[in-house]
Amino acid sequence: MQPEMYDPKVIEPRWQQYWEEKGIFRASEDHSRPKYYCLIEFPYPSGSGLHVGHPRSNTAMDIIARKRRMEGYSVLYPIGWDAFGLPTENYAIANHVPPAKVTSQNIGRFREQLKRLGFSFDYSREVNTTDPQYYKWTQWIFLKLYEHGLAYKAEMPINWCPRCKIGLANEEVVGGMCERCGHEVTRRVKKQWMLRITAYAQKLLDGLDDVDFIDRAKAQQRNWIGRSEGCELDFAVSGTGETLRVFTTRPDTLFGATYMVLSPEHPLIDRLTDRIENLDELRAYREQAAKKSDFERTEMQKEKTGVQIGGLSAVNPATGKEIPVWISDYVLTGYGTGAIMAVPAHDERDWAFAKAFGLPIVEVISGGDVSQGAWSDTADGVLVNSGRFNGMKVNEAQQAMTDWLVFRGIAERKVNFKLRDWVFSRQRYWGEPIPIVHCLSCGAVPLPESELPLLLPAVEHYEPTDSGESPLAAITDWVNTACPHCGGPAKRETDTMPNWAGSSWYFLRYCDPHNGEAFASKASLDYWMPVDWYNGGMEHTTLHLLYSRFWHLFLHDIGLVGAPEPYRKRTSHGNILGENGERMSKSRGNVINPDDLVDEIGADAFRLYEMFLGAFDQEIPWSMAGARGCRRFLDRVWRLQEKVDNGAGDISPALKVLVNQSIRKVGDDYERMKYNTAVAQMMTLVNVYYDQPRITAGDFKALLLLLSPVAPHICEEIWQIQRYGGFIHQMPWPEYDAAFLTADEAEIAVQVNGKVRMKLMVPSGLDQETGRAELTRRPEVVELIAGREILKCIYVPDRLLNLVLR
RNA sequence: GCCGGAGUGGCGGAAUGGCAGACGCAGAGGACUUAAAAUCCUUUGGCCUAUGGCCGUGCGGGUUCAAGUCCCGCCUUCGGCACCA
Repeated sequence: MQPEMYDPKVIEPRWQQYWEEKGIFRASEDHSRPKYYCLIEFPYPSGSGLHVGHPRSNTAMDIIARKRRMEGYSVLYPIGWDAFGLPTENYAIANHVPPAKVTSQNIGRFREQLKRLGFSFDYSREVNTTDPQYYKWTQWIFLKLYEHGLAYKAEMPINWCPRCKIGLANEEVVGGMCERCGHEVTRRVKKQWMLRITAYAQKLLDGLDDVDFIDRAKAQQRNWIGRSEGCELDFAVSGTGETLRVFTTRPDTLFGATYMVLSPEHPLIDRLTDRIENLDELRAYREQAAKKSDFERTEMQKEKTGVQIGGLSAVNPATGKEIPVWISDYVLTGYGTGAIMAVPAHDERDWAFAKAFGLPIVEVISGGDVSQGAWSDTADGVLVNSGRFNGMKVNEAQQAMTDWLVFRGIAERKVNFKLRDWVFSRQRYWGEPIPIVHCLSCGAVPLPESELPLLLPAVEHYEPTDSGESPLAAITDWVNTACPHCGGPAKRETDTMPNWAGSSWYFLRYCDPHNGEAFASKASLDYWMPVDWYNGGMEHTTLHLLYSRFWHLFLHDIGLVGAPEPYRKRTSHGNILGENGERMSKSRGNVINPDDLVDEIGADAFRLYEMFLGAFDQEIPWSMAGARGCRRFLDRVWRLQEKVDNGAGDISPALKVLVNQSIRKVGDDYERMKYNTAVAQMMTLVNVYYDQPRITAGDFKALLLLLSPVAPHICEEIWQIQRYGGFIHQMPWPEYDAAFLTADEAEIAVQVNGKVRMKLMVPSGLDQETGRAELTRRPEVVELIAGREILKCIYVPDRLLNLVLR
C-alpha cells in the first residue's frame, strides 16, 4: 500500500478528537487493576500562554502515563489550573477587566494549547483553584488548621514589597528582592495570618526518609528546614536574679565564652531599664536595625556593629567570670533564644565582633592560631583552658559538658529549626477569602462550614492600597457582617490567602473533583493516593512541595487521608534555555512559542525533541535545527511503511537481537527518565531498518509500540493504515525475550598493555578461561605476543582481552 | 562560607571500572534534478614522518591489567541557603 505524505496537521487533530470523543483517557476506579497516579504541577494560566517548559514536564509524564496504561494500570493523569495570583490581578487592574474573566480566557487558551500537544490528560477532572466549588474546600482546610491551632494571627515584621503592595513569605523573597517583580523588599510590621508549619518541622524532615525524591530536592528541603542539635543554657545576669538563656550547638566551647550578645529586640532590655545606663543609645541602635530590611542586615555582614549594655554583666557558668553583654544585629530575634554566648576563638562571627570591639579571645580548643582568626576542628580538636574538660576531644566534651550543665540544672538539650512559620495573608483581591470574622465581643470567629464557600465579592476596583489593606476592606457591605457566634456586629477578615493555598491540596481534589460533600471521598482517596510519580520544577522545592507536604501530613494526622506523605516519587526537569544559552524571556527575544512549533513540525516531533534534546534533569539550550531533525526522524518512520512486508509477521531473524535489546533499553530508559537515550535507541533501530531490503510487521510493530508514548498520533495513524488491529494505545506494552538479548558472536577488543591492537569475533558468552584459551591460540594473537612473556591476561566476556606483556 | 549539581568534538550530548565521542545537529564531498528543495550515499576529535602511529573527557597527583567513571588535592561554572550561634 502506498501511504500518503506524513501530514501532522491532518492526523494530529483527528486523533485528538477521537481520544476525546471516546473518553480514552478518563481515569476510573477499577479495583481489578493496579492504579497509577501520574502528576505534573498544574500550570498558572498566564496571559502569555504555554511556553516550551510546560511540555517538557508534561510529555515526560505523558510517556509514563501512556506506558502504564499499556502495562495494564488504571491511570490517573489529571490537569487543572492554579489560577489565583498577581499577574492576573495586575492585568485586570491595567485593563479594567474582572480577574475572573481574564482567568477564564487564559484557561481557555492554555487548554487549547495543551490539547494540540496530545497529552493524555483526563480533562473531565479539571480543577480550577478560583472556582468557588474548589476554594470552598481550600477554606474548609484552613478552618481545620485553625481549629487545630495551626493558623493564628500575629503581629509580625513581614517582608513587604512596596511595588506589589503585598506581604511576602520568606520563600518568596529572593536575595532581598520580591520574587515576582524584583523590587527590593522592606520590613513592615503587620498583623498577619500565619500557619504553624514549624510544628511539622520534624515530621517534614523524617518523612523524607520514606519517599523517593530526587536527591537534590531532599537535600534542599533538609537545608531549608535546618535542624540543629545543641542545648539551651542559662547565664545569670549579675545582681538581678534574671537569667539569660542562649542556644548553642557548641557547649564544649563554654569556657571560651568571653561575652554575650543579644538581638536588638531582646525583651531583657525592656525588663531591666532601671539598671541599664545607656538606654537611649540601645534604643537608637534598635530603631536603626528595625529600619533595615533583612537584606540590608546581611549585606553589611562584613562590618559588625553593636552597643554594649552599660551597667549589666553576666556570669559564665563554667569559669564563674563576669562577662560583658552587648546587643548587635548579627544576632537574630527569630532564631534560638535571640541571644548567644560568644566564643570568639572558635566562631568566625564572634571573632570579627571581638576584634572590632577589642573583646578578649580565649582559646579552648587547641590546634589553631586564634590570634589569626576563629578556628574550629570538631574532628581532632582537643580542649584546653577548660578546667576538668582539658584533654577531651570535641565530641566527648560536647557530651560531658552538656551532662554537667544539665546536672547543675542550668541547661537542657534542645533542637532548633531554621524553618519559620508560613505568612499566609495577602493584601490582595485575587485570592481565596479567609473565612474568619472579627467580632467586637467574641474576637476571631471561624465561619461555620455551612457558610462556605465564602465568595469573593464583585468589586469595581482591584487596586491594592498603600495602607497595606486589602482591596476587600473597601467593600463595606461585604466587610460588615454578623458574628456567627453571638450575632453581634462583626467585620470580615479582608486579607486573602496566598496562591500556595490552592496548590497545597489540588492533587487530592483530582481524585474526586466533583464531590459536593467533601474535598474528596475516602474511597477515591484510598484508591488513588498517594501520587505515584510527581514531576515538577526545582523552584518549588522549598515552596509548593514543602507546603503541600505540610497540609497533607496535617490531613493525615486528623484522619482525613491515608498515608502521611502525598508523593511517593518526585523528579524534576531541567529548564529549557533560549538558543543563545540564556533564560528565555520576552525581553531577550529568545522565546520559542509552542504554537509555532506545532504548526511547523507537528506535535509529535515537538514532543520528541523535548525528550531528545538532552538529559532530562539538566538545563538545556533549545535548538530549532535539532527540533527539525526530530521531524526528519518521524518522516523516516512514516516512510518505513514502504519497506514493511506485512505478510511476514514475526520479528526478522536478522533483527531479533537488536529489536529485543531495543525493547529492553527503551522501556528501561523511560523509567529512568533517560528519554534522550531512549529516542537515540529508536533512531538507531530505524537506521538499521533502512539497511534491510524489507522489514516484517513484527519489526515495525515493535518500533511503533515503543515510540507511541512519545509520538502517539503518528503511531496510531500508521497502526490504522497498516491494519494492525485495534488501536495502538490498547496494545500491551512489548516484552523482550531474554533469550535474544545477546548476539551469537561478540566482537572482542584485543589489547596489549591496555591499548587496542585488533578486534576478533568469538562466540558470545565465553567465560574467562575459555575466552582466554580461545583467543590466545588464534594466529593473529600469537603473532601479537611474538614470544614475549605474558605477565597477565584478562578476558572480559564479550568485550575485551587485555594481554599484559613484558 | 555551607549544601547540591555540572565541566567530554564546531554544537546538544552517549558511555554497569572494560574499544571515549552512541544518537542528533552543523559542516564537507557525491548521487538524483534543467535547477532548487526533499531524499539517498560517503565523510567529519586533534596531531604526525598516514595501509601505521601518537595525543586526547577542566587541572595536579594516586589506585588498577584497564579510569570520563574510583580515591586525594585544586580550578571553573550553575542552582539553593546564607551573621541560623
